[in-house]
Amino acid sequence: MNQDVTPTFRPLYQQIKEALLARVVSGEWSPGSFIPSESALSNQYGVSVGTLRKALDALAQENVLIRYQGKGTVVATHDSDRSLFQFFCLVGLDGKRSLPISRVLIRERRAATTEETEALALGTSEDVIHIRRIRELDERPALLEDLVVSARNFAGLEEQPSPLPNTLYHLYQQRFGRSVAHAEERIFAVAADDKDKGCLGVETGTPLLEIRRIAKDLQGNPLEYRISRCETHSHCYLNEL
Amino acid sequence: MNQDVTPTFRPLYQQIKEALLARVVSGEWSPGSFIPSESALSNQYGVSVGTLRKALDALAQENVLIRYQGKGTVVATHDSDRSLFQFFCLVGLDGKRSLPISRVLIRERRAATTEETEALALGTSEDVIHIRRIRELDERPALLEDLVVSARNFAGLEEQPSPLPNTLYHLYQQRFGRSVAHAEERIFAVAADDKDKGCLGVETGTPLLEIRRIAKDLQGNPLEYRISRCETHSHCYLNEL
DNA sequence: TAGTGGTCTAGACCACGGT
DNA sequence: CCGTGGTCTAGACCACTAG
Repeated sequence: MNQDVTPTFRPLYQQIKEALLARVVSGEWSPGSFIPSESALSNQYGVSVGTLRKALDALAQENVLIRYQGKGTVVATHDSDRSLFQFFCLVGLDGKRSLPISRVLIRERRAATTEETEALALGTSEDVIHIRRIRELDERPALLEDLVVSARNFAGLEEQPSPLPNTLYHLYQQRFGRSVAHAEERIFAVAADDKDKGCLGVETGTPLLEIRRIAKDLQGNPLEYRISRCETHSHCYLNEL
Repeated sequence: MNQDVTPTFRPLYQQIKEALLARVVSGEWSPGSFIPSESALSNQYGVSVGTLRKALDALAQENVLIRYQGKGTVVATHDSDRSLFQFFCLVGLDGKRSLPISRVLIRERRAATTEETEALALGTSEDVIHIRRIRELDERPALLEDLVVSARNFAGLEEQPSPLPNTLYHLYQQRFGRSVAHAEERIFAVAADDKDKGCLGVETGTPLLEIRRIAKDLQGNPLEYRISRCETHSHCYLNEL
C-alpha cells in the first residue's frame, strides 16, 4: 500500500502565494501600503504574470490583499472600507448594520484563568490583559463584552492609549503589529445574571446570546479570546451560508 | 455628474458563467450528472478554454459544480460528500459534528400565516406544508424544528413519501427539482415555553437558541422557512469568520 | 499619456482516473 | 493508453487611475 506521505506535487502558484504571505507576515509589506506591481513581482520570482496573478487573486480572496484596478495592490487593514464588519454579525431586526459605540468598564492586567490559558494557547502562569466594555447600538446598551489578550504580546495595552479606540482590531494591527485574520465563534443561549442586569439593564434570567470568539492571525495563532453577551429584542445574530 | 447606470462592460467569463448556470437551473444538466468537458464547452461557446475554465471555477467555488481531476465536472447534489454539513452549524462542545436523527411530530397542509407569507414571498392566501420534527444528537433530543414550504411548489409533500428522509434538502432536489443553494440564518435567545418543555425535556424558561432560516435556490427565491429551537448544554452553534 | 490591474487567448505540459 | 481537469506560459488588448 502506497503511504502517499510525499506531496508528489506542489503547484507553483501556491509556493508563490506562501512566499508573498511571508512578506506580509514579516512586516516587510505593512498593512495599508502598496506592494510591487504584478510584472515586477513576476520578474522577481521568475514566473509568468499569469501564475503570479493566481497567487495574488488567492490572497485577495482571503482578505489579505485588496486589489484596485488601475492603481495597485495593497495589504489589507482593519479600518479600511467595509472590512469593519467582517467580524460583526449583529444586525437590527430590519437587517441593517450599525456601528456600536463602546464604554470601557474594566481594563486591567491579571493572571490568566485556565480557560483563557487554553483558548489563547498560553504557557503556564502567564498574564493577560482583560477589558470589559459595554457596546451601545442605537444609543441603547446591547452588548456586554469581556475580552482577554496575552500580556506578553500586547504589553502596555492596559494603560495606553488612555481612551481605547472603538475598533480594537485596528489598534492591535497599528500598535502591536498583530492582524486578526480569522475568527471562530461558538454561540450559546444563557440566562442573564446580576452583572448582566446591571450592565445591560435587563431582568435577571432574561435569555441572552453568549458568543465566545477566538480571533486568530494569518497563521492561526490565537490573538484574543472574547465573550460577548447580547440581548436579542431589537437585534439578532446574522449568518449567511 | 455621470450617473453610471450603464454597466459599460461585462466580462465574457461572467456571461459564460450565467449561461452555464441557466443550463443547470433549467434542469438540462441535472444534479449528479456529468457536464461536457472543458474543450467541448469552449467549442460550443466559441471562447478559449481559459475563459471557460474561469467560469467553471467560479461555479465550483459557489458549490454549484464539483470538479474531479481526470474524470470531469458534475452538478452538485445534496447527498454527496460533506455538502451534508453545509447548512448544519451545530457541533458538540468538543467541536465534533454528528448527524442528527429526526422524529416527525406534525405533517400537514394548511394556510400560510402572514409571517410565512412574507418569508417565502408567497401570493395572498396560499397554502404551505408544515413539518414539525425533533432532531436527536447522540440519542438525546437537541432540536425542535418547525419548517414550512410552499404547497404549490412542493405538492404532495404532506403525505408522500410516508417516512420522510432525514435530509430534507436532498428530497427537495430529487423529488421536486428544487435545490437549496444559500441560506440566511438569524439567531435569537428565547425562553423555553411549554411546547419546548414537552418536546425537548427542558424546564420552562430555560434559555434556548432560536434559529430562523430562510433557504433559497440558486436564483435567490426562498424555498423553505425554518425555525429551530435548540438547547445549548451539550451543543453549540459554530460560525467561522 | 503612462502604468496599473482585468480580461482573453492559444498552446504546452503535468497529474489523475479509467481502459 | 486516452481523455479529463490542473498548471503554466507569453503575449495581446481593455478598463481604470493619475499626472
